[in-house]
Amino acid sequence: MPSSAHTISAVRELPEPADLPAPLPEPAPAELRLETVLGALSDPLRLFIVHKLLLESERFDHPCSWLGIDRPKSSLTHHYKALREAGLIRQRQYGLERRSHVRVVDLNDRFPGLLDLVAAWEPPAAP
Amino acid sequence: MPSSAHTISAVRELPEPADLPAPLPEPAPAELRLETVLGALSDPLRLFIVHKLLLESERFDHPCSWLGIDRPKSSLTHHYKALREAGLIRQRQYGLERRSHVRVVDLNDRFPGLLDLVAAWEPPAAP
DNA sequence: GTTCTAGTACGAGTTGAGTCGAACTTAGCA
DNA sequence: TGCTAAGTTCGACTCAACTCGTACTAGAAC
Repeated sequence: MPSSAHTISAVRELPEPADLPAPLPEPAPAELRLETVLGALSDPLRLFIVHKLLLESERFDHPCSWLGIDRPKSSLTHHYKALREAGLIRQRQYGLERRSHVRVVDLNDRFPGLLDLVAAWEPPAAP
Repeated sequence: MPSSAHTISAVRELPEPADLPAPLPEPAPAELRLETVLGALSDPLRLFIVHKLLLESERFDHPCSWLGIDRPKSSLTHHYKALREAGLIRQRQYGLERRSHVRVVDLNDRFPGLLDLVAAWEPPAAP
């Protein structure tokens, strides 16, 4: 079952197995900047990615292709990199796959309420 | 006294005198889009404007020059217009002055918690 | 009237971001 | 060994946005 929007701000800890691959380079929690995070979320495609990861990830990492976005791979790489460098997602390498999840704990700690807004977001009606 | 960051999300109503000049064109509350609002706030100068208006406005409108930003007038016009068209501020014409205030009620209603993040924002250290 | 002033409008220069194709890298597998 | 698949890297293109100077408009005060 997808996480409810009302529970996301309550997430403060996520126990993780200890034998995961190391995360790709990312900003430390203290380095997160509100203007950078908001800028990363102002792109509709990236907002969609974070929204979907938040609501349907069930605490598992997902590869870039999991979202079913119909864009060239180089475009997706660009947006995932932007999200990771802004501090919104964490990425780990599993063999060929690079899996991502939202940095819920860090973001709730630094910007309480932000992820609730993303979770409550409604994508614009398709044309 | 400036509004506390902890009270901003509680603001749901602001009684206003009935004889104010009409607001300049702005999006209706139902038309506010999260991605647009976040994009407007992702510019450091605009984030600074909204932050300062929030914390020091004391429910009064303020002219563009009030913030003491050292930029050409045409640049300020550009950013105030961007904020108004994104739905973040309301502007009214008082003679020669165009005064602005944050649309606290509308934004709290549509994006609860967002203004608290802006109020809690700390400007980057001056170089 | 004239002058001053707050702010807009317009246009140009520059920069940065999004988009994408093509070539490349690497892990897994037959 | 070679093939396939996931994703990156690079470069080029386009377009939107930021910046700002100049000219302009409109209210206020004299």
